[in-house]
This record gives sequence, C-alpha cells and structure tokens, in this order.
Amino acid sequence: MSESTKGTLLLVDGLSMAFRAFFGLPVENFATSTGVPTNAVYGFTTMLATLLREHEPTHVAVAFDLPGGTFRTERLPSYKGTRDATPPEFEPQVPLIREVLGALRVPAVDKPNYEADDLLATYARLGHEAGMRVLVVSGDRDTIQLVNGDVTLLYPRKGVSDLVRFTPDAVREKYGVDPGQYPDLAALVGETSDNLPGVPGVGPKTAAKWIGVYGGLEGILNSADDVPGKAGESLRAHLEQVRLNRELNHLLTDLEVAVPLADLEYPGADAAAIHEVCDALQFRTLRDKLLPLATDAGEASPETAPPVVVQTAGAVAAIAAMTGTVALHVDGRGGVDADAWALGAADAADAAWGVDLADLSPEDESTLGAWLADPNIAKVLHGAKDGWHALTARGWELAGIAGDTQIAAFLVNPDQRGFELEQILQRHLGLALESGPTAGELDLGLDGGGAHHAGQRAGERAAHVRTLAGVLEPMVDERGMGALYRELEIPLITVLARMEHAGMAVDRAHLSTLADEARARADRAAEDAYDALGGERVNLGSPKQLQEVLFERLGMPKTKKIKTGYSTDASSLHDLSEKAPHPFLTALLAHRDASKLSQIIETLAQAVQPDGRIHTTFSQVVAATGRLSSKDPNLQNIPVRTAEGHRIREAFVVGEGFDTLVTADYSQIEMRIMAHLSGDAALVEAFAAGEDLHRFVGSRVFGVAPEDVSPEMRSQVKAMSYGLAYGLSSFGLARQLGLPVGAAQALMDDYFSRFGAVRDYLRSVVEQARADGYTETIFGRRRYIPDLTSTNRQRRDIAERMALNAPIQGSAADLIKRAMLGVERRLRDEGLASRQVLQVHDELVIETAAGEQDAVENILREEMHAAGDLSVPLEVNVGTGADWRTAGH
DNA sequence: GCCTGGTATCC
DNA sequence: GTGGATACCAGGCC
Repeated sequence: MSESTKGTLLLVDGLSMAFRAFFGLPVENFATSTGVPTNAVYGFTTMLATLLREHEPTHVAVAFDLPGGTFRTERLPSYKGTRDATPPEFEPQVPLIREVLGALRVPAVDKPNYEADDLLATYARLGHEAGMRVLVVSGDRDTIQLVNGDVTLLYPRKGVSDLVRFTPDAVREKYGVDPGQYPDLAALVGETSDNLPGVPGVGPKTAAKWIGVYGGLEGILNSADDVPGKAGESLRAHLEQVRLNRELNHLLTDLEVAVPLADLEYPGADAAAIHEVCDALQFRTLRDKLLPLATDAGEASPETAPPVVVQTAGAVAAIAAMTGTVALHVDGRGGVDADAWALGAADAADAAWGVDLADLSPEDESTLGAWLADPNIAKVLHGAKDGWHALTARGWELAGIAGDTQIAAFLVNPDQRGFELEQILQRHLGLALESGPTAGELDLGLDGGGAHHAGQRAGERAAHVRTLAGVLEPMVDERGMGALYRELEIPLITVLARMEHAGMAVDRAHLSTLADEARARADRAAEDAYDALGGERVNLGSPKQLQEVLFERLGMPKTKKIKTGYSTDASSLHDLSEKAPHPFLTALLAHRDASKLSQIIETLAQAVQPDGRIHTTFSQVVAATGRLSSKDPNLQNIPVRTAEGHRIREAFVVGEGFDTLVTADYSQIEMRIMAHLSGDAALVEAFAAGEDLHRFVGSRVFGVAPEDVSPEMRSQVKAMSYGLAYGLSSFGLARQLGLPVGAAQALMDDYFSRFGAVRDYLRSVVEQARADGYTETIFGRRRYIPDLTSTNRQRRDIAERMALNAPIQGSAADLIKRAMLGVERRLRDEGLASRQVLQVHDELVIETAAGEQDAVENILREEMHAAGDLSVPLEVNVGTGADWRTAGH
C-alpha cells in the first residue's frame, strides 16, 4: 500500500480462472445462436472487468498453460494426472478468451515447458522488485507462496466473483504458517488436484505444528528421526514423496520472459474491438460493462489515498494519552461470532496509531479498555455501531461516540446509495482506498490484517476517518443539521446498538408449529391449483408461467400491464376472480398467502440465535426520509393484519429474566404532523378535541353530524387523508375506493374545501422545495430533490410526491428517534432494568423487568408525548402482554 | 454465480 | 397514475 505510487500489477492465471468460471455457470444457458458455448468466456470476462475496474492496475497480464507437458511432468509423468479430461465444451472457449483479452488490450503470456504459475511467480517478483503492488488472481493454492507485504493473492472462494484476499496475515490465520512456508506444508499434506499424495495421517494442523517446531521442511526432514508419534513414523516412511512434492510445488521466479514487465503496462481497452468481439460472441450486457474500460471513454483515474504513517510500537500508550477528538477505526465483525482484532486511532490526518488486539498485555487491555469506556474522550468513527458491537464482543465498552462520518455523509445527502468508508472517501475526497474489500458489512476475517501489521490497516482507516470528519461535519453544520446530528443521530447509535444486542426473545416451538401448518396449507393449495389445471404442475411462484396459464391457456381478460407482460399480483387476481371466476385463481391466491407466510416464518426461525433471540440490525443511513431500516431479519415488516400474522407475532415473547413486553405507538402521527405543518384550523381542532379523526373529517367533508358518518364515508376519508401525505391523485383514489374518477375528484374537492390549509401546505411545500432544492423536517433534516426541476414529466411527478411526503414521514422519524433517546435516558436515570428492543416507525417495544411495568408505561407515554412541541397533541397508545401480539392490542 | 423484476410484507 | 423500506423467488445472462 505504501508503494502504491509505483503502480499496481494484476496477474491472472487464465486457465485456472476460466475453469472456475466454466463450472460456476451452467453451460447450457450460455451459448451463441450457433451453439458455441460461452459460459467460461462470459464468467472469466466478467471477473476480469471487475478486477480492472476495482483495482485500476497500471500493469496487467493473463498467463496461460500451454498444451503438452512441462518440466514437472517430465520429472514426474503422473503430475496432475488425476485431473479429469476437460469437458469438450471448455476447450474451444480458450481461444475465445484470448480474443477478449486482445480487445481489452490485456497481454496474454505463456511459455512452453512451464506452467502459468511459474510466469505469475516470475512477474510477481519483477513487480515486487520494481516497488509495485501486486495482485495475483489464481485458483491454484501453490500461488500462496508468492504472498508477501506487497503481493496479495485473490483466491476464488466460489465461482469467480467471490475472491478472498490472502495477505500474509490471512495466510497465517488460515494455515498457521508464513506464506513462504506454505509449500512446506503442502509438501507434507499433499495436493490431490496435482496428484501429489501427502504423508498419510498428516493434515494441515500437524504440518503447521511441525513447521513451527522445526522451523520449516528442511528442519523437519533433518530431524525426521526425532519426530514423535504415529505421524512421525508415517513421515519417515514417506520422505521421498515429501521431497518430490516440495520440488514440484516450488514455483520458478526466474524465468526468462518474452514480454518484459514494462510491456505489461495497461493502456485501456479498444472500444471498436470490444464491439467486434461482443457481436461475435453475442454478448449483450457484458458489452456495457466492458466499454467503460476503453481508453477513448476513459476518465482520469481517482487519486490514491495519501500514505499514512501508522505507528504500532507503543501504540496503546499513545492512544491512551489522546484526549481531544480522536478518529477511531475498529477492524472486526458483528453478528453471532462478533469480534475485534485491530484498532486504529488518529488525532492527526497524516499520522495514526494501530494496535493488534491479539498481542496486548493485560495492562494494555485495561489501559485501552478504560480509554474506550471514557465518555469524556470524544471518538469519531465511520459506522460506530459496528465498532461498538465488535468491541463489546471483546468485552470492552465503547463510550464517548461523538461523531460518525457515515451518518454525517448520509445527512449531507441521504438519497445516495452506499455509505461504506471506501465509497464515502471516493465520493467526498476523490480518494481511492486501496485493497478495500468490496463494500459490504463488516470486513471478513480474511480481509483483516494489513500487509505488515494488523494495526496498520486500522490506523490508516482511522486517519482517513479523521480527514473525512473534517470535511463532512462542517457540511452538516452548514446545512443546519448540527443539532440533529450531534443531539439525535449520534446519541441514537448507542441506543440502537443496545437494542440490537438485546434482541427479541422467540418461542421456537410456537414458530415451528406455525411453519409446519403454513407449509401444509401451501402444499394443499398447490395441489388444488394443479387439480384445477387438470393435473399440470406449473411453477406457481413464477409470474412468467402464470401469465402463460392465465392469459393464454385459460384466456382470461388481461390485467394491468407490467414490464414483462400482465400482472399476476394479488389485486389483479382478485379482479380476475370477479370477472372470470376459476378454481385455479382461488387456489393460487391461497397458495400465495400460505407460501409467503411459511417463508416468513422459516426466515424468522432461521434467524433465531443460540441465545434464543432474534437480533436485527437497524440502519440510520438507508431510508432517505430519516426513518430507520431493519434487516437480517427485517422486523419492521412482520405481518399484523391477518389472523396468521397475529400468530406470528405471538412467537415474539418476553425473554427469561423479564416480565412483560410493552408496546407504545403514536396515534395517527403523520396526520398530526400534517395538521401541525399546515396549521389547518379544522384539522388542529379535530385533534385538540380528541375526536375520532376520520369521523370528524367525514362529518366535515360530507356535511353530516359526526354520529351520522357511515362506515363507508369514514373509510373513504381515511383513504383520502392517508393518501394526501403520499401525493395521491384522484385517479389513484378512484382506484383504491372503486369509484369513478369523477367521484373521487369530487371527494377531493369537498375535502379541500373544508381543509383548505392542507392543500395550500402541500402546494407550498413542493414550491419551497423546488426553490431551495431540498425539503426540511420540523427538526431540520434535509432531503435534496433535484428532480423537481426535471423536464421529464414522470421524474418530476415522482419528485413532487417525494417532496410532499419527506417532511411528513421524516418529521415522524425524527419524533420517534427523539422519543427513543428520552426513553433510554429515563430508563438509565431511574435505574430500571427494562430495555428497548424494537422500533417499527411509529411503535416502540420494551421488554420490562419485574415490577417495572407501570414505570415503563409512564415513561413511554411521557417521552413519546414530549418528543415534540406540536400544535396538536401527540397521542400514544400503550399495551402490555407476554408476547408482541398481546402487547400490541 | 450475480443481477433484475415481480410479488409480498410492514409503517 | 400514493411515500419509505426488506426479503424471497424465478429467470436472464448467451
């Protein structure tokens, strides 16, 4: 990483990766119209394009084995002798791959009598000596020996797109030996794919142990007589084999190469040649992925992140002495097997300290632990909640979270996707962070550990976080969101972390009963559906097949049009049922229902962790309006409307050591916010009076006394009221209510004649947003909506509906977040053991400890009520029970 | 094996 | 031709 200024050399083992691609993609799905198989070409090219795009190498080569033998098969004719004959569909794809390489202007290299690996080894050495960063891509484990501080191996885990990064640390973690010692280990263990048998009874663990004890294979062989045990005996009986293995698995680093390193410089692809080759191979989507690599279409490559000096010696003491605002980075992971293995800290942008948590003394442990737990030391992280979990798993408390550059970046522009550190650095600083694992969750274990020291990477990242904070936090302030950031989102991080950590207890037995029932119901409905078709077993889960059955075979009337034909969604099927009743439709709907349910239940059952609880992950940086999101599993879309939904919610129970679940939800929060923001006197009055809102509105709209509002009137105004906040049109309202458009329009007119300020508000909020470029919630959260000035009608209409909705949905999100902070503070201040476990947009769920139920109910009511000072009261409904369903009533 | 679209659930 | 999400499945990729 430090040598990146000299460039990056990408070296690919052509055949080994082509083979992986061949077996990863079904050959029958990939062929030209003339029957030429292309799955390996497709997979290999996709992989290479991704590597070129992500790593932006300055130099590239793809090495090939040539047909016929090598010096190894001369030495040992049986070498690689167990390999099955290559499938006939593979062979013809190799020249095609070379054609693609030609179009990409990537040099293909080979050498008679040698393997591709020897070429990789030689070029890796040359690149290393030239001070380059080298990436070797190979599915051959022998290449592990090439790994060092500057040479990383990308090894396919499955397919060709999921590549594991083998750095020296990663090799040590997986195999227990240094990369240079891997051939020693392989010589002892053997390599089936090369037809090299190992020492019977010696596996990687024993081999690694011996290598540790005797310092390597040579030492082992010299002391073979002293090696104890049955394994030692076995070793002595196979010395020759081991020597031979070691001889053969050594890769040559000193070949004479026909193409000098300098000629591997990558000039970018040839657009015309890409078109030609994609035409010939009938690649459609790939063309679009390859064309950006063409030089003609090229743009300046991003700047590489500046080198950061990361010190590791004495890091604990140095970090513990930091008292100002410190940027922190935790290398670790969340989830069931959460752990942290390295820590980086920076209080200057170009210098940082890194700590490998594996080699801490007990004193270091407690020094660092105390520093982390000190709430007075302000820490800024990128994705602080992840760090919190990783450190918590290691038994440390993280306090003093004062900033989160991920959240800052979100507030600055919440509509963007991708808030990983790499992406944010790129977006806001134009910096390319090298060796970043593809954006994802926490980094995987194998990606951990920098090239030289586990703390290296963490330190570098901490320094980057510090730079980022210096840029993003002022932007947050400039946009008037300083308070929202520091007083709402940042303190909320810890609340959410605790909620995730607590999780929700689940009644597994109940869940599995439900799963069985739903599965049985789905199966029965499926059989009914097949019967209705005269026994044909179409795939009921395939919209494509359903379209064929419904609209062609059964000749049913067409439903609403979608991209791929005609819709088969539930509402369309219900419509069809009325127009053209058929037992198939009934059975299909029943099957949809039951299979969806069974799938939900199954997912939940699988999500139960060993502690008997489900731990979701909340995100503050997904929903552009400021709502939280929940995933893995999503606990914010558990069914609730139906009887079956109720039974699922019964599976969420109070956990051991606790007494009850209490739920509290805001009553009609969005309508109240609309009343507040619009200042509509009639609407404010309705809420102030505490009447049934829809009855009140109905009486005004229809001009009858409240007690004379019929259920139908009530449901019509209810749909209208809710639709308003979403930008509902008269057309949409008509559809939803099953009215003629004219009637729906008349209803809207009547509505607005009584609640005119609402209409004025909705208009003004869009106008304001168009003028300012953004919308704003009651608490100053912004959402930028550039499409409001789009000349494209459809985009503009969508933007207008977003502008209409964002302040309402966003203010509701702000309110409940404020309430959550209040609830958390009260629980702590009052020394209660009860805890928040779930938020579902307008609802909070608390698990209460014995004797605390009344106190908790009061806290919920008071804090949710006091979360905002609106011109209408914030009403809260509270329920209690041993499970979520009971509590929710 | 990855990506997209359709369908489903929630507020 | 109502906003904001997440999850699963099938099918296309050629």
